[in-house]
Amino acid sequence: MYASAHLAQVEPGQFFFHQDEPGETMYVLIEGQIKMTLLGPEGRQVLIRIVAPCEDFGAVSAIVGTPYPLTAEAVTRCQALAWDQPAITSSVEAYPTLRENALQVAVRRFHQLQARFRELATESAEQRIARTLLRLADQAGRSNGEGMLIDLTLSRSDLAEMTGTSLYTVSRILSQWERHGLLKNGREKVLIRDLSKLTTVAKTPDTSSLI
Amino acid sequence: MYASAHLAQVEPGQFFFHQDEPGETMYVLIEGQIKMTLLGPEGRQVLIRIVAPCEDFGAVSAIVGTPYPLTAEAVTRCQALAWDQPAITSSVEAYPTLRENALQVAVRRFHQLQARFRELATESAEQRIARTLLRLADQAGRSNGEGMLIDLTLSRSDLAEMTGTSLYTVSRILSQWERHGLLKNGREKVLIRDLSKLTTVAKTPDTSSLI
DNA sequence: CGGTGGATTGAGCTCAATCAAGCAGCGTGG
DNA sequence: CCACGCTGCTTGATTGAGCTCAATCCACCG
Repeated sequence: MYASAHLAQVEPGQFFFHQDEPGETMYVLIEGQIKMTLLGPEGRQVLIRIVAPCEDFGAVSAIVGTPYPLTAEAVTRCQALAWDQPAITSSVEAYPTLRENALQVAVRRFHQLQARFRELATESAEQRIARTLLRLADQAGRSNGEGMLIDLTLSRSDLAEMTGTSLYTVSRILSQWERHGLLKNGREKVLIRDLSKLTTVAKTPDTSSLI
Repeated sequence: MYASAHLAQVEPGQFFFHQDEPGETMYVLIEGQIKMTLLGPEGRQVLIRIVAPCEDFGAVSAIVGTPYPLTAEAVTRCQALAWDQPAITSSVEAYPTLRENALQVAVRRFHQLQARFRELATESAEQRIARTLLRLADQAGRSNGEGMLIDLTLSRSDLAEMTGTSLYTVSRILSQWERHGLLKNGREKVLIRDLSKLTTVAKTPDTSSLI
């Protein structure tokens, strides 16, 4: 199976694929970072997912044979293993559990998206940002002496596009949290210092009470 | 296959299943109407989908064998065909295309949800309500002399829960549209009179220009 | 050292939530 | 058949969260 893969290399700002293109290839990221975004006609884009090394992307579309629903843009220089359609079908035939797996993954993503939908519809910007940080920490957190560093290139506007807010709102809220010692900000970096307090914020409708 | 189904009957306000329960049964609605909602801890609920007769629900969960992600509540008195786990597995083994079908359906729903997520994150309340009405018209529209009637029990607060707004906002916007002849409102009813204008509203960021 | 792109912060404004009242259609029971 | 009550709908007034614009600031890189 590995023999049938080839290596895809993509420069920052370039794309693995665009939304609505036929889903012909599935990837596993080896190195770099990818943003998976959704563009609306006219509308601002939305950031659905950040892909870190060792994660797959484009897999569900390629296996099911539907167009890619999202655009995959390289944030940094990227290397990824790529399997094309024939390799996929033969692999899936050889190992039916692969399809089963893809299904499980798809279902999990679906539920996550529903959860985010609910958050967006019912919760405050503060809560959504907190939740997003926690999710990212879970995905790409790296503990060190200072706390839990989110090991991604993560700008304020990335966070804005993930939470359905503006870059300014994100900045304000992060600064406020830094002042209260919940975390430490850097250029395209966030270091969480008090995970439990952040969790509380994520669940608390009224923010002002716990300052 | 039909032999292995049984009939499920549910009274208004009662439930077919609750979210997070194991997905043991799949249904096809014969008569009535169902709301599929997502409840957050603490948060207000969100209406993800309305099920009309002849549509399936709970199918993906039951086939894949994961917990239901949503709660299915009967709006009116409902009758549905129900298949339990053993019947499903044997049917799927006999007709593998069934699984294929379920997958296609799931993928389509996934894309729809992503689209709605983007709308919620980037568009105005007005646009979202317009889009939702169009989607519902597509799902359950019935043309008559007056226009296109959405053939569902559809309260203002249902629309609010679908669009991530408040019942008041929905009421105001629908009234405004009625004043301009786009549609006609009724108690838990909406009749669309000018589909093309509504489509324009759905796509137009600045509403005021086309009054 | 200047330039470039990200981040911060203030001021003003707007959209939509909330609160509060009252209205209207519909079903029920006297 | 009417009165009542229930539930859904409307509408006004007010408020506030978060958007937008604009002006810096800061870190990193050539």
